[in-house]
Amino acid sequence: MWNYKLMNKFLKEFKERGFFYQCTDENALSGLLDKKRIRAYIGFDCTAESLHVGSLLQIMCLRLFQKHGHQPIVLLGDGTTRIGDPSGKDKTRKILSEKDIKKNSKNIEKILKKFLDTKDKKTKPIFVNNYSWLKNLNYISFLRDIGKHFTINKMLTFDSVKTRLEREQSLSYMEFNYMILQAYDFLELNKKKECILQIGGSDQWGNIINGVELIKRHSNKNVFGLTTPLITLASGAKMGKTEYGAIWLDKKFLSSYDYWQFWRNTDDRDVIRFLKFFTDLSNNEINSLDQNNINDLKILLANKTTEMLHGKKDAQSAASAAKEAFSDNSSGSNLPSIQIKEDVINNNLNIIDLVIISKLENSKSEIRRLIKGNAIKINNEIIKDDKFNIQINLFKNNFLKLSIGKKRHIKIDLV
RNA sequence: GGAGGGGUUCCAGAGCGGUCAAAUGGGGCGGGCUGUAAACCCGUUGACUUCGGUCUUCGAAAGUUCGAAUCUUUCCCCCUCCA
Repeated sequence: MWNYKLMNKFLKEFKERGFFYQCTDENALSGLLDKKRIRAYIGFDCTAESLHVGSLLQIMCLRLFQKHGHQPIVLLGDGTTRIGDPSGKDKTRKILSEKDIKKNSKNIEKILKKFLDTKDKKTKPIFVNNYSWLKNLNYISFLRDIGKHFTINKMLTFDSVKTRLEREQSLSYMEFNYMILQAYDFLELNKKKECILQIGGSDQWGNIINGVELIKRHSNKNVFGLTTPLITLASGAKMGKTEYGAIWLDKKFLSSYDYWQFWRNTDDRDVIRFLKFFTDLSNNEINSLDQNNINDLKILLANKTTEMLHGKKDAQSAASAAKEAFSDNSSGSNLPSIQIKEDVINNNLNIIDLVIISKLENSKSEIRRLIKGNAIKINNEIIKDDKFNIQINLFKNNFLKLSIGKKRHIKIDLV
């Protein structure tokens, strides 16, 4: 048993905020964290050009780790992305081209830099790319040096492998090797960067343990693994994906307004948990918040998360745009906007075309359906006729507000 | 290598010569209630439309038929059992 009061401050906060799921040896890790500055790493897949909210918990781990004076290592999995992690997947996924992977990892690095402090020399994040050591591996010497530490017997017991085999889904030899490569990453980081801790989602536990054991056998050193729970929403859905697609952490794919909206729409039951996960507010501050005004807390959550990623200015304008958009009679002057040329209007533009131009919808049939369902509004007036013609005089102060349903609004500027 | 079973719309899963743009459930979207929440109720869910219809879809291609998701042939892929 161990004494909570004596626990290392990082670990303590890690637990208080709900990040903790499993650790290979809490006591030893706690002691070590107290004694000196250590380095921990989290690996990120480069399967997409941007990370989405599903990775945010991991990022926040590194942020917290850094806040407590330690130095995070971000491992970009260029090399392993070429293989594909079979964990939690039924099927082999598409293998990306090298060019795409490179582009992805570059962009992912950029995103991570928004969350981590790059100024402090002692704790600034170290970015490494496992392709740099994986690309030159010599098969024979790798097998002799590393492969000998793995038994097939054991590998077959790991969930990622087991479930595939049980379901009789094929698992290629290539994918089967993923866990060895991830373990090897840890070994390399331990050798090159003195990294002694790997953090990851609970689905990574098996892979992490492999690394810990490999280092023990290979270098006779004790290193640690620490996992976070897989967060699901109160509704049971996985975090990160919504009706509109993934919640990307990149403006190119998701505007700061939509990002803000994502948080604003958090389920009541998730709000406090998310404040602890995804904001810098202290645990005490969060616990003393007035939960009767749950909507205010959602706004707080949206403000803080958006600010962290996109900056204060974006957060503020998203907040004021939202405020306007959802008050019944607002003009919508703060909404995200697109531009339209005056002569397009003069050319007999109807409501369906306008919606298409706005990119709020791209199917004319769908737009007709929406009109039938009283879902489309211009300047807060329901449009009932799908042949409704857009007149110049709808543009007050040179813009109009177009709405679909209660949540989708856009400002259309006349130029 | 042998014997069977199967590939259907976002997902699961019915259909097995016309009444099929395809049951049902889930998800999504919209409306109602509300708090931009949850739960619940209703509608909707291939595209285009002059709202009469038109066009494209049931693994791929070819064929039979007045007519095919449904039958035949070939091909591709997945699964089960035997070797």
